[in-house]
Amino acid sequence: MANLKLTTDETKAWMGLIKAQQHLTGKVEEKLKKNGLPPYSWYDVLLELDKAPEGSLRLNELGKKVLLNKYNVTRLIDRLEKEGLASRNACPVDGRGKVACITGKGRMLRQKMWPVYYNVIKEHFLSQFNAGQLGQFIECIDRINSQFKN
Amino acid sequence: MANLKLTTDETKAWMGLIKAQQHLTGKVEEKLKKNGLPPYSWYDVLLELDKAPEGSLRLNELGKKVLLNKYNVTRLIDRLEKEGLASRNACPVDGRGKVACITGKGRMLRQKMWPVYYNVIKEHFLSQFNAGQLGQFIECIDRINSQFKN
DNA sequence: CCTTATTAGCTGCATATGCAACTATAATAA
DNA sequence: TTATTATAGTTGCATATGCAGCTAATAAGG
Repeated sequence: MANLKLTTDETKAWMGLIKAQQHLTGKVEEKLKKNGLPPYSWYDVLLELDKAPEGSLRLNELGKKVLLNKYNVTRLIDRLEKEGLASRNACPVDGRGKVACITGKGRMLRQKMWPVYYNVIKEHFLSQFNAGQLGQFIECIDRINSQFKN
Repeated sequence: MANLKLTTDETKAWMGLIKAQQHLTGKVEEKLKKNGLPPYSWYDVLLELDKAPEGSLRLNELGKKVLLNKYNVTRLIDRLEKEGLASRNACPVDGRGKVACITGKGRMLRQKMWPVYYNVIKEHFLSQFNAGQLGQFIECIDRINSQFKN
């Protein structure tokens, strides 16, 4: 139990990060909605499935990748399944497990969402950096994320 | 409609930011919960009220500060009011308006939440930077946030 | 082998959030 | 002034999320 105070810079850095993220994800959700598309969380899992071999992943692995706890993975896959964007199948090697698999329709939806998402990234994030500055930013962010690796 | 591709670095920067934020806010919520304390959103508005002159703010101003839309401000203040952490009063200068005011109990709760929050910031964020690196990070973050000022 | 502990996933209930519609007041325009 | 439009805040209903408890299957320990 020490000082319990942050310097001005420390506060600026932390609050800046929080606010930047709120603004940026807000923009993403706003633009997706405006285009009649589902929320970012759907994109996130569709992308992970799309990238995965066979377009399929165990639910627990999926949860780790998109940082969702198990009951939220269950329910998100419920919704995707209901919309025909993914299917859920028994896992061949583990009797407890389930495997989510992206459908053709799911891959198409992801492709339709991408340009909208891309534009936000470009316009509200990348536009603020030149190549060197981007490198600097990556260094900083990697520093934070290194502690969470695995 | 242009290229629609991100370079490796661009992807690393963007995804890194998203993941960093998810990890960090996840930690904050986790630690608050573990200590039997309310979620971060409560802290956020209690802090804004605490900082404000008279400990009070119009609901719409509060909403802008904490980046919540109006119905969520209404309901968050509902909850704070129910717990005796804030009160809601008519606005003297605008018949439509309401003013939220933090109570003594509210100020005390914020003080109790702060060490928990502080520790996450210190341990999972500041610990990754020295002074120079922190300065660099602020530069980057300010670049992003400058577009959202006001 | 049998017992116990752990893990994967699902579900009921409570709470939180988003959306659209609504009331009341204020600001603007005619 | 009156009519129109915009803003502040609330609410009903639908959806999403968190929590705790549950089943079924695997893993670990005796």
